Amino acid sequence: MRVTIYDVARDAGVSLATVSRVINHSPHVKESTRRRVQETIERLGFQPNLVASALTTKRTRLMALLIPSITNPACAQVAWGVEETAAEMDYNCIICNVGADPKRQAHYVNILIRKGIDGIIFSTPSYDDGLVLDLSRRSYPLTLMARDVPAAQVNRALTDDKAGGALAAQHLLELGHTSFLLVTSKEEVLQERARGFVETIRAQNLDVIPVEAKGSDITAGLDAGVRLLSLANRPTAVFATTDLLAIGIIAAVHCMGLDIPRDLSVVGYGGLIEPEAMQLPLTTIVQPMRDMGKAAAQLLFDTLQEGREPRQVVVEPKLYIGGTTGNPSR
Amino acid sequence: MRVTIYDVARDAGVSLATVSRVINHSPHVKESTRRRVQETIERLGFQPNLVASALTTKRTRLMALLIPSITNPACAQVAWGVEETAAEMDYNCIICNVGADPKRQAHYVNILIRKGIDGIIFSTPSYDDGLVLDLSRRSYPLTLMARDVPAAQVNRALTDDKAGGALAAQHLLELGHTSFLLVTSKEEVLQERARGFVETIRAQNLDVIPVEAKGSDITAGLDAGVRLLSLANRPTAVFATTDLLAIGIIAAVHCMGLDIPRDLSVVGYGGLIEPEAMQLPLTTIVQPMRDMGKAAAQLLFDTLQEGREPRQVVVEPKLYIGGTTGNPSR
DNA sequence: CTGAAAGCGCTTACAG
DNA sequence: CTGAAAGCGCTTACAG
Repeated sequence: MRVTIYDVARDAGVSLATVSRVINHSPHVKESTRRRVQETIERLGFQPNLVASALTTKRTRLMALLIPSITNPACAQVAWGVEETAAEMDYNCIICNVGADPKRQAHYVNILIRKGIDGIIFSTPSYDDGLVLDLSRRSYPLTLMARDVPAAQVNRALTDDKAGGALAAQHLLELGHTSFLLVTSKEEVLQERARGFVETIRAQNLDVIPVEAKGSDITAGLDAGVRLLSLANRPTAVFATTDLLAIGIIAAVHCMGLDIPRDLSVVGYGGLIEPEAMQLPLTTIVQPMRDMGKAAAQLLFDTLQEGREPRQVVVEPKLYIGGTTGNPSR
Repeated sequence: MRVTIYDVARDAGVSLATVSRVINHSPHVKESTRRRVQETIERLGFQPNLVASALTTKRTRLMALLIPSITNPACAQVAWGVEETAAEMDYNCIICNVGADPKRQAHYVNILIRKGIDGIIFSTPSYDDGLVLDLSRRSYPLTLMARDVPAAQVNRALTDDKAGGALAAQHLLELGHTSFLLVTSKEEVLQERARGFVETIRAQNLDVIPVEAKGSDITAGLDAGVRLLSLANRPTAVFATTDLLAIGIIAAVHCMGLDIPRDLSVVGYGGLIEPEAMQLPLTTIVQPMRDMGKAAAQLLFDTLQEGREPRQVVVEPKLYIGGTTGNPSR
C-alpha cells in the first residue's frame, strides 16, 4: 500500500491540513513544524497522489496537443516545443493524432475534458470552428495554432507568413535580382507568403511573374519548373512558397542542364528539410515550429496559472541562406 | 457548474449506485431503469468525471511513452503506433522526451506515477536498469523497447535484428553475389544485424570482408566507402547496418564514378528514409517501428486489463527492394 | 500557526 | 435489481 497524507499526519503528530500545507509550500506553517513534517515525508517516502489533488483543485497538470500526425516533421517540432515547455512547468503533454477528420477531433476533445486535461493546443489545419467556439464560450483554456477562429476568446500562437515572404524578397533584392518568379498554390497561408513577397518586390518598382502550382508538393514543383523553363523571358530568381515546391523546381531545372544558383536562384519556405539531406542546401524561410510549440504551451500555462485574458504571440520566420541563391549572372 | 452523477440520480429518481452501474454497463440493472437513467444522462448532458473515477478505480486510462526525442523519425513512428493503439482502447498517450539522461528519466517516471499514469513504455536506448528493476518489483506495468533488462518482469517489444541481417544476405545471394563487404560500427544492435548477415553468407560457404565504421552516420559511411574503393579485390555487394552508413557509402562510390547497382549493390538497414527523398531509392531492411509501437501499447494494455503475466513480442523486419541492388556485373 | 470537518465526484462491497 | 454508506487521497474555508 502506498503511503498517504494520512500516514504522514499521524506519524508527524499533526493534522492532514498541516501536511497539505507543507506539501504545497504554504507560508503559514511554523518553521519547526515544517521541518518535522518534511522529515516524516522523506522518511516514509511519501509521494502526493496528484489524482486526488486534481479532484479538488481541478488541475491535473496535463495538457494536450492536437495535431494531424506526429510523423509529420513540422508537427514533431511543435510537439517538441510544447512538451519541453510543459515539462518545465511540471506539466505533461498528451499527443493526439487527429488526422484531418473533425469528428475525431471532437471525440478526442470530449475524452480529454472528461479526463480533466487542463487545456488543449490545437495545431491542426482543419478543425471544427464550432467546437472551438463552444469550448471558448465555456472558457476552457485553449491555444490555437496553424489556423484562426476569429470570434473565439482563445490564445493564439501565429506565424507571420507575410513577413516570411518579405524576407525572401529582401534576400533576392539584396543579391541584385531584378526579375522574379513566384510559385505558389492557392492555400491561404501560402497566399499570405506570396503577398509579402510581391508587395516587397513591387515597393522597388519591380515586377513578379506568378505561376500557380497545382499543389504544394514536389510533383507540383516539378511541373512549375518545367513551365518556368519554357518562359520567353526567364527570370533569375524564383520564390516557392513551400520547400517541396522549391525542390521540385530545382530538380526540373537541373534536368535541363541549368546550374543553380548561377542560372537561377531559388528560395523555399519551411526549413524542415535538413540541409545535409540535400546535395545543395536550400535557401529557405525557416518557420520556427519548435518555438511556436513553446509559445503555445507558455500561453496556455499563463491562462491556467493566472487566469489571464487570452493573448496572442506572433513568431517571426527567419532567413536561412543555403546554396541555392546567389548573384544573378545576367 | 458541470452536471454530476448526483444530479442524474436525483433527476431520474434512483441512487448514485444505479447511475454508476448504468455508466459502467453493469448487467445488473433492470432494462426499464437503464433506459430511464440513460435518457436523463443524455437530457442533462452528463459526462462522467474520469478524475473522480480514477481515484477509486486506480485507472486514469493514460499511458506514457519515454523516448529520446520526438523529432527523431524512428521515435515518431513508435509514438504514432503507441498513440493509435492507445486511442482504440480509450487510452491517451503522454509523450516524454527524456533525451539520454537517466536522471531525467527518473524524474519523469516519478511524476508520471504521482499523476496516476497506468503504465509506461520505455523506448530509450539508455535507461537506468535500476529504475526499471525497481518499477518491475513494485509490479508497475511496463513495456520495454529498444533495449532489454533481462532480470525485469516486464513486457517486451523487440526487433529481430539478426533476422534482418539474414534477410539482407538472402537478397544479395539470390541476386547472385558471391563477394561481400560488411560495414558496421560496434553498437550491440548493429553487431546483431551483422551476425545475421555473416552467418547466412557463411552457411553458403562464402566469405564476408568486414569493415568497421567509426560511427553509424553518413560521415562514417563516406569514410567506409573510400576504404571500400581502395580494396584490391573489390566485392560486388555491401551490407551496411544502418541506412545512413549506406547513404554515405553510395555517395563515396558515386564520387569515384562507379555506378550503383551495376558496379556495386548496397543494402542498408532502417527504412525510415523516404524512398522519394533519394535519387535512387535505397534497398534496405525495414524496421516496422510503428508496428513496434502498436505491439508495445497492446502489451501494456493487456497487462492493465487482465493483469496477465508480462509477455514478449518480436516484430519481424522486412526487405524493401529499392534501386541500389541488382545482379553482379562480374 | 493549526485542526476538525466538509467536500471534490465517483465506485464498491454489503445488505436487502 | 437497487440503495445507503463508506471510501478513494487530497484541499479548503472556517474557527480558534
